Amino acid sequence: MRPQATCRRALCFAGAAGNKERNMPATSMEELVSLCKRRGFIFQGSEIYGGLQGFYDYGPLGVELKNNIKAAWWRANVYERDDMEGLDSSIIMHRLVLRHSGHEATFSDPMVDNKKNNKRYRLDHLVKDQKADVIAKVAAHMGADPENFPALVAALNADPAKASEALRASGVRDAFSGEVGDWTEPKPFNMMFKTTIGPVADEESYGYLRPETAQGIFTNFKNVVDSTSRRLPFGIAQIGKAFRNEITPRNFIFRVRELEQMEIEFFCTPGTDEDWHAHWLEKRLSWWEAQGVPRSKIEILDVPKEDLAHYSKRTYDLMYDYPTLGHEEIEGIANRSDYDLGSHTKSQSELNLVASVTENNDSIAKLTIPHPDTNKPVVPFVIEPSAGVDRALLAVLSEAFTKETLENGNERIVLKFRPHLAPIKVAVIPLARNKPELVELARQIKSDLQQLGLGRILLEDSGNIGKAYRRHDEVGTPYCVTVDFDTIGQNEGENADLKGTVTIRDRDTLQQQRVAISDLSGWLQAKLK
RNA sequence: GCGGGAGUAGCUCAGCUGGUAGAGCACUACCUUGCCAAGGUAGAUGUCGCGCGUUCGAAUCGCGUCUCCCGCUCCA
Repeated sequence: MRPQATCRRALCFAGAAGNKERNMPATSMEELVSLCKRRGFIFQGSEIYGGLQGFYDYGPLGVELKNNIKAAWWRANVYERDDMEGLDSSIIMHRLVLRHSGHEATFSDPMVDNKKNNKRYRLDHLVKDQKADVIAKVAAHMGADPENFPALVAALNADPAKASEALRASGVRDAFSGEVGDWTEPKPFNMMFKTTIGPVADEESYGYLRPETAQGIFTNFKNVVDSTSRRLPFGIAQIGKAFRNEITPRNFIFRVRELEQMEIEFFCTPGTDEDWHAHWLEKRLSWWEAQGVPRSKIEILDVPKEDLAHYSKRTYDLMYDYPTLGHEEIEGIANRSDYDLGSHTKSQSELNLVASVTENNDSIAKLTIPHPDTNKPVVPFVIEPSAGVDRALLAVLSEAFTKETLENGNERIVLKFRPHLAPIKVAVIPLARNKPELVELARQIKSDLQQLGLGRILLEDSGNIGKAYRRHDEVGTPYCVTVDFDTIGQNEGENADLKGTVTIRDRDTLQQQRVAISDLSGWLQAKLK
């Protein structure tokens, strides 16, 4: 049995749980991983040198699927709205960006191990879960106020050796065993990738690979406002790579160290943030639906206060029910209040910030925009719908994966992608490979269809017709166009009127119909929109 | 990081107590007036994850390491 959902508190189930008729979903991750490798969707990173944990490469079909998902997102969130701008900011960022964003502090949580049972805990979580008298002892040992927990954590984090003594001297218990633990010295785990900039690696010449694309949006807030004359409310969208040094990358492309994000930072007037938060929740759910990830399989988690990230006022996590993983986060929609722009702006004290930010004497920009009512400068609130491309791809793949038993008893694997996401749109197949007339005409049709800009069109002239159909089922090609002897008018008599027509075979229904070559472009354009 | 399992052809796997690697499918070429993994003929394919050790000899035994899966832990 697989582990059940890790959900803590479900706000609601969006939509009725209409269980769609399905022969069989992917039951194991291995099955998906195997298909992905066999057909060229996803490969292990650095594979020929033994692989590298938490890194994956997208193959010929994977890159198409990924590009299609990103294009669908961009279309829905940038082109089809009037209040959005796009951005593509750099991956390596100034260390001060990640310092003032709060990541430098919160991305390096010290961890301690209990040598008795080899359990590992975050130091602050471990101390927080102790009884009051134990916390008091720890605080006394550290010379900190037991009532001020953040200060206590700061003291513990600052001095690992002393923290270690405090844990031992205070009888800190292991939450799992309930016994007093034999604690190691806290070890920092840096979750951000650091890199040196320039040829000389010295103390100060380093930067970070961004752990989220969002920071590039915040640091360009003023540039975008100044260059586009945007007023509130408006948003900035960005798709790009982000890097997190996860302790335990797991579950194929679900938790990886190099990931791609599709992020929106939507800037609005303080006080309107809750309405916009609801707006984006709705928008995002309907987008997922359009990608073939139904609402009935997404649980909306209203993240409990104590689990919120350091920047968040309130967050909805969209928990998709992965057939292979149970409910896991596919997108987070956070209300980041004025935390980010407030953290990165100069003159913080003049701006009536709501969020508690740390002092910033480094920024040279005031990140304000005129209030729509008063025209006075204001730091806007931010709603952030942030989705992982890799997780989206895994969800789309999971939903599309179908194993069917045909009427003749044979089994087939089909990826029932929505047509706009399918890596290959159309396969053009000559019925026999050794008839140059068929192959030539198929090649010509392929070339003509390619000009339509629908995406990838493939000339499929290997194997036999049955194998070609099955192969394209397995990669989710919605339509196969077959050129046969009727097409080239080599069947005398009864089928003479079929000259100039081809068959189109539907991936899901297996039905075929004849369409004139002259009508083919229009027919496919209508279906693949 | 801990515990358990696994890694052999593109895929799924067999390979006993050590004797130098196999099957099915897939693949490639040719043939087939052929429509749902069809039929015929021929063919290619492996550092047995990697390294070290034991041994006359290692896919097989031991140690280390990398990767994947499961369970903990972690996932700001």
